[in-house]
Amino acid sequence: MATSELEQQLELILRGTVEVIQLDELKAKLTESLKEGRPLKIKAGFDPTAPDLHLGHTVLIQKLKHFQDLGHHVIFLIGDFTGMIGDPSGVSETRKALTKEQVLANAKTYEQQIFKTLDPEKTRIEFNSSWMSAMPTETMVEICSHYSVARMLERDDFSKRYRDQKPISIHEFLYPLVQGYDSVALEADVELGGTDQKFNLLVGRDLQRDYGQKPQVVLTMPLLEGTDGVRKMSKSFGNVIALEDRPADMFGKLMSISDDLMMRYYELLTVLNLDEVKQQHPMEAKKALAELVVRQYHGDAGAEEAKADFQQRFQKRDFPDEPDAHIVLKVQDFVDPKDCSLLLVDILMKTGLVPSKGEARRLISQKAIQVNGEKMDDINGVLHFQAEQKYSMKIGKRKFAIVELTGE
RNA sequence: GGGCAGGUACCCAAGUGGUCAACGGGGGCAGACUGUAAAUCUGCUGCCAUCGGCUUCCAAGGUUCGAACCCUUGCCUGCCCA
Repeated sequence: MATSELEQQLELILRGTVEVIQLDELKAKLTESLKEGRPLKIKAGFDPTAPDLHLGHTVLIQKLKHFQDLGHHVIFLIGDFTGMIGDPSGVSETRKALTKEQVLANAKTYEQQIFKTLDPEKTRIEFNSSWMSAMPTETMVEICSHYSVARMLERDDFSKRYRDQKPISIHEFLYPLVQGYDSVALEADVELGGTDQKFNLLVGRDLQRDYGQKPQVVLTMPLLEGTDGVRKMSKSFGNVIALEDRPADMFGKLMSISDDLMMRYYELLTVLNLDEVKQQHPMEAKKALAELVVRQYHGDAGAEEAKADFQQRFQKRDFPDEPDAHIVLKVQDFVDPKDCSLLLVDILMKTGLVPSKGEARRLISQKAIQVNGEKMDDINGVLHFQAEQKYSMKIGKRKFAIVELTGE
């Protein structure tokens, strides 16, 4: 009986994982846990430098959820200490050192987001500053003595940057050490991380051993590819689906991924049987996925709305219920009150959906503009407004605006 | 502390006195195609504008009829030697 439960646990735990170090240790820990009725401590760390989570982050959160469902203890570790040091490498100004307030604010949004997946009652949130801030320098130096520069440079991205003559700041060496020490402080049984975290996760094992603990099992998860299907989802690549995206956007972005990528998302973001998914028509499957994901982060209503909106906008190429912009003009807005006409270019600018007039002209000449269903391709085109009439404009394939003129 | 090499549009990267709003690639946007897509093909991709004009090539000065390109100083980055 116990073995079959072990098998069941393993199956869920291993779904989508890239690597387990070591599988034997994991089995041993699970067996022991089952026998003694003692849940394992599952740790996953998050950097609160960026307040907005995206689907890429949720791969780990989903995995935490799996553990939670299996009755284990989940520790959501917020790396506020490392976040407050900031990354001074100067690669970009975006990585400024964060203040305590910012970190706390970010942590708040984190909580809000993760509890859409995890059970708040069963989730322990920790900040690593609670032990790192009070740590005497001596201890820090002591920790550093456990690692050598050569071993640090083994790390792929360090060696790569070193080779490419990209800056590496000293403090970046501290990141893995601090992260590893967190595992010591929490006495973690298992730590989850992306494949890019492998090195850091392994440091945790080494340090735990040095501090007389059983080393944690390391579970690496793939980095979810972004909407381009190639590179990992990351804000700097502009290929993210953010949890804070509006339902319609989220739905649309999910629909725009390739069929291959869809299977990947199914694997990593849901617990559905992949063979069954493959039986479906790809488009139906994709819609189901989009609906499922949007529902998780925006609720039933959001999902329904997003779905309806999508079908209207793209499948029927129809005007959505909620346009992206709705502007109301008054007679006074026109130079000549008797002749309420405006250059198409100017109208586009007024909608705020086009960044510049140059861009507006470009769109017009590329036949991307429709007014009341008619293509307008004259750069100097003029629109005459009639009072109390709505003009629906389609800008490109995904932007819609309504322009109207009030009487008087 | 010394020596050397660099900093070009969203990113990478050509250009090294006028013909440069600046080659090429990526990305983005649009059109065609489609199962929403993806892939593919085509076009566009500083700002304002009818010809044309305006502001750009780390920053500030300077040389010049004229500078992204030359000089000076500063800031930033990498490498080498200490």
